[in-house]
Amino acid sequence: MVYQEVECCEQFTVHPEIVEEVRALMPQEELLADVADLFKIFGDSTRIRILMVLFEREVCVCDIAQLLGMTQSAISHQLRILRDNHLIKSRRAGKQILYSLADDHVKTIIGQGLEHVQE
Amino acid sequence: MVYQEVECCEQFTVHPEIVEEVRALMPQEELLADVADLFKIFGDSTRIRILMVLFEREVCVCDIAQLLGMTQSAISHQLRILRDNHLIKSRRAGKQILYSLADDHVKTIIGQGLEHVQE
DNA sequence: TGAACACATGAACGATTGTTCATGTGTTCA
DNA sequence: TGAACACATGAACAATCGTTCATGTGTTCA
Repeated sequence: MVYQEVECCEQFTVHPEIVEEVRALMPQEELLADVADLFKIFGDSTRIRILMVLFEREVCVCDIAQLLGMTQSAISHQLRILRDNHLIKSRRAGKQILYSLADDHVKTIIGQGLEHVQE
Repeated sequence: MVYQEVECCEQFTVHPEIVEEVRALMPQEELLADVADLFKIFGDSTRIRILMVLFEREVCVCDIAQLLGMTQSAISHQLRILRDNHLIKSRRAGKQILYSLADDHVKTIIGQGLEHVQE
């Protein structure tokens, strides 16, 4: 494999064998970018709070806004992001649209985060 | 518990009993903010890539820069963030400083993220 | 001791992000 | 059918974030 032409430290002092060894074990760049993008979604307290609400039950946009003390517009924008990334799903019920978690993976990931924080 | 004075939808059309029910079940605001902050750290591809390197072995700053094709300064700044949040630790070895993962919790969280993305 | 090296850090700049404001879409019901 | 309601969305603005550049700190070794 070819070394990238980057000036960081002097080429002769870095550890080429270690670099090569780790490079062979690393996952694809694109996969790691996807993981980062996933975590980026969870990296906002508004979105986390929305997900925690949906963790408890299926609710309408209005109720989320009421629960979080935020405007309906702000909530809608965030719901769109969560929906585009397949973390939540929605269904219409009359004039209202009810949101819920897409699958249990979301619960697992947030659960891990909560566990790490609570020590 | 007192309702927050927020105009979102008309007060009489929202579901007060649902709001109250969910509110009682929700974790503390501060805890959720901490979780969001944790995920925010993982929400950057440079940091994820650094963590994946450290996932494989303990390495010096230079080698990380070489592996990621980035400047030493950029890596150092990110290492500081990871270190401040107790996700990695460091030890000096002569002129070099070797970094490694702080604990296995980090592996678990990234593992969950990878699993979710790879479907 | 001082030159060379590995790494850290502060300031600055461009890019991204979350909220607000105004307005648009789709549904209900009198 | 049209008014009222629930929700979505585009533009804009402030705030946050990641990288670069320049420079500072700490260690080694001749």
